[in-house]
Amino acid sequence: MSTDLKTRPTPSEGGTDTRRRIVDIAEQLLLERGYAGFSYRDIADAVGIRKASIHHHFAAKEDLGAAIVERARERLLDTRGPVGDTAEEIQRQFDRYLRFFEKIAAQGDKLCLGGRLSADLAVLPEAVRDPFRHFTADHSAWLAALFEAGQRLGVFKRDVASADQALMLGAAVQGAVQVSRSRGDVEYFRRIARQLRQQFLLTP
Amino acid sequence: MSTDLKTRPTPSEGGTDTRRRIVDIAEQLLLERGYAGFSYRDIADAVGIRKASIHHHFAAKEDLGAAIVERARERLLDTRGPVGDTAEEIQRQFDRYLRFFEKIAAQGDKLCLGGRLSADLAVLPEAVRDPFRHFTADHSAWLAALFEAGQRLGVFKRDVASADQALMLGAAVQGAVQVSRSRGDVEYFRRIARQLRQQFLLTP
DNA sequence: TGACTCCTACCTATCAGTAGGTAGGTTAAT
DNA sequence: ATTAACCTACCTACTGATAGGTAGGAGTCA
Repeated sequence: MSTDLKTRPTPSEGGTDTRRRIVDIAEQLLLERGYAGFSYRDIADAVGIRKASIHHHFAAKEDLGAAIVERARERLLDTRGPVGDTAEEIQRQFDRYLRFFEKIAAQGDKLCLGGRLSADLAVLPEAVRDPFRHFTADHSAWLAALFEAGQRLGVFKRDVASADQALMLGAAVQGAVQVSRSRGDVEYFRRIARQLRQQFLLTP
Repeated sequence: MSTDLKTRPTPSEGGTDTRRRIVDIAEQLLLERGYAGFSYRDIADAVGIRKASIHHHFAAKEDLGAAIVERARERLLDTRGPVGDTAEEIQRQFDRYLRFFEKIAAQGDKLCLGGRLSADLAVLPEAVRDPFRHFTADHSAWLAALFEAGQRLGVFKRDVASADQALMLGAAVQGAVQVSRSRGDVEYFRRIARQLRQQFLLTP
């Protein structure tokens, strides 16, 4: 069969196993230490190949950086999915959103991609900055749509424009993950999340 | 006189001029690019001395990093000052706090020290992490005191514990600076700040 | 079937550049 | 004479990147 056990990974269509592992590990390192804080050597050691072999998959570091961001963007798109059209769905998506960041905060060593790269912005090559802009655009478009629908369906309060609520949630959650990590306790994230629910939800 | 023009800077008591300039520039670079994103060479070029001369003032990079944080902490202490004991003073301090971060956001290229170092935490030597913990402790203690007094004096709402309000404000403001910088427009910060006033102030 | 070519996925060895850091000398004010 | 404040010259370690080679699978054709 084509799926032998010890053979070299089949070239086949799209993404070798090694390639995927490189991106996996590089993503972890990026979220933990930042773009300037990890090297091809770190990745090579973790994956178990030589430094030069990474260049076979990603000619330059910025190509690897771009691949991480693009993959995260795809994941964002089909994890978040289209905004629901009932109050229950909106409420569930809002909860899921908060729980997603709570999970990151609970791990204790990483930041979310948005917070990470917005902090690293000044040291990011254009080739990474570019897909990151798309990531950010998708993310905030989704949030804006969620709050627009949520206000219309009576899930969220209407004292503030939905676009402003969306902006605030994104920023607060990003800051909360960082605060939580630097204090070494998820509880800080939870206390902020609780306030955000109370602030936005009509029935918290 | 002691302030000749072209002579070597007088050793005098505490902090040479060059030493201060090194810390000044290093601080700017730190806030812009992060701890792993600037080098002794960058500083030397900007100050107009040789790389090795920086080592005369700061033996290791972590000493320089620690000096930046400690100085920022002192500045925090006497910029913020003790929390007032009238409603007017509290209100004024709250406004000043928000305007302080708005100024950073308006510059467009830097983050606040708290946000910066909490993002860099994983690449920070212990010698820098340590004064940063003190900085963070001072900062959040001041905020907690502000909200405690502010609730008592009828400046802030009482629907949420004052400690939680303080935590939320710190995180939100930190996230807002980052979001604002990565979108390249202070207006994003202002929209968040407006919401924070509305959220916490009894009479916004 | 075997020979030939081409491919992917690695390897070793090395590059120039830069990081932080050190040794030791010079200058000049106290 | 001492000492602070620089300098030149250098070091080691590591960065991302390149050159050139090898092993082995896949496709083609006599």
